[in-house]
Amino acid sequence: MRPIEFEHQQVLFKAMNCFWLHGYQASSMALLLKAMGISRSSFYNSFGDKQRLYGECLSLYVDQILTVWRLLEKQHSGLDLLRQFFLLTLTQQSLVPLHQGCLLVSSVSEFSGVDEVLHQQVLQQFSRVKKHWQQALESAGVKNPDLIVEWLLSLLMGWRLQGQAGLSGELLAQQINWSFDQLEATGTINLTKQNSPG
Amino acid sequence: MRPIEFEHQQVLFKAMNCFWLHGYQASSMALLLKAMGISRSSFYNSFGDKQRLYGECLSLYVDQILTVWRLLEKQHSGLDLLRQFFLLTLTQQSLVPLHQGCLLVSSVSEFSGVDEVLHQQVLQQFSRVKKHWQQALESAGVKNPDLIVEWLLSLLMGWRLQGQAGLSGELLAQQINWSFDQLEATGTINLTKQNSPG
DNA sequence: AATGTTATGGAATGATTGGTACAAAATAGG
DNA sequence: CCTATTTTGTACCAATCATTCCATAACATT
Repeated sequence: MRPIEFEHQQVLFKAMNCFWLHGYQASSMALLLKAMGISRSSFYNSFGDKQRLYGECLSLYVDQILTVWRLLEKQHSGLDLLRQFFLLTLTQQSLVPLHQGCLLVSSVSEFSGVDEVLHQQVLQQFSRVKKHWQQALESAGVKNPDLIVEWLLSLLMGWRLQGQAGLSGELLAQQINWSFDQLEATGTINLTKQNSPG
Repeated sequence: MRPIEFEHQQVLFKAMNCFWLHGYQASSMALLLKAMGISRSSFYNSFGDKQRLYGECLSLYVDQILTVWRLLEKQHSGLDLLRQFFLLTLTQQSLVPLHQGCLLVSSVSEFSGVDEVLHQQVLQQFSRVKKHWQQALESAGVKNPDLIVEWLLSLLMGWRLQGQAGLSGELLAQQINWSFDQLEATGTINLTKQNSPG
């Protein structure tokens, strides 16, 4: 009855950071095990294999994103909630260096056409995030939330790539604020509906 | 004096498509050589090694992009030129399937923090494209072209990832047109300057 | 046609890949 | 303290990685 010497979530977190830094393929098992601080057999005993580990990391990654979201939700709402979320995600150095990019974004280009299983899991994790955005957009009275939620996702992906490519947080903040200023200026309806046909 | 049995550019093109489809690491030499249709020694004789080959592919990739750009330049200008370029790049099935993504975008996330040499080459190729965008924005009288050119690059990157993730060309076209409508509505100045200080 | 030069094909290189097998180590229950 | 059970460390596996080497094939020049 020998007990396990490590905590699953804690080791998973270290694995996530390793994948986040180097990508999936570039994270060899040797590198991963060193980062996780456990031995080979402990790993295969507790996590199955590399692919399953990555799936768990994707889920943990979005868990953390949604934790931040829920925190912001207590102080902001509507478009302001989204704006603050984007600013916090893409400009605060306190969290993660921008050049580290985004685990989900990197996964899109790494698995598309290569690993269909992980690709589908990535899409699934994206929709977890989009669901919350959609609610915020609807509560803000945005005209066409279906369009805008995808538009915002496009922007976020692009911004994270820009950050990874070296663009500064200040310039990203400019883009973010400019985008939301535009959105607030033209993207919302005054809630008094006008055309009720029939 | 035995002559080379293949044409450099032609084989390079096939290599580029292989990288484009599978990424850098997932394109093994065996896969590449099969795609290129040449033998191992011919390859190392003519292209140096895998890394140098990729650099050449990046350059060829942007060459093709700029060829399309120059074609569009004959019929469009200013913001319309940019809009048509984005629409052509991201919606026309006649060129390349959307799920193939973008060689440059994939390179950002694949080489950042892994291969600094190729990462720098990617940034260099991006700036080749941005230079032309900047000119178009300036000729359109856009208020802050430095901001907008990075904003457009963010959007393009995001859209290519969205296309790779499965979003349809129609929905991408919606986003593109919506973005440029916004840009034309609020992002340009009427060319009569007002405040000339001193 | 002989020769000199270069490209080619394929075997072999050592390193590294993800994953497995098995014995030793450690501890909970008796 | 002994034993049953589970984790852990390590040696090992075949497969694959990018690259090198060398004999052979194919031409240009003479």
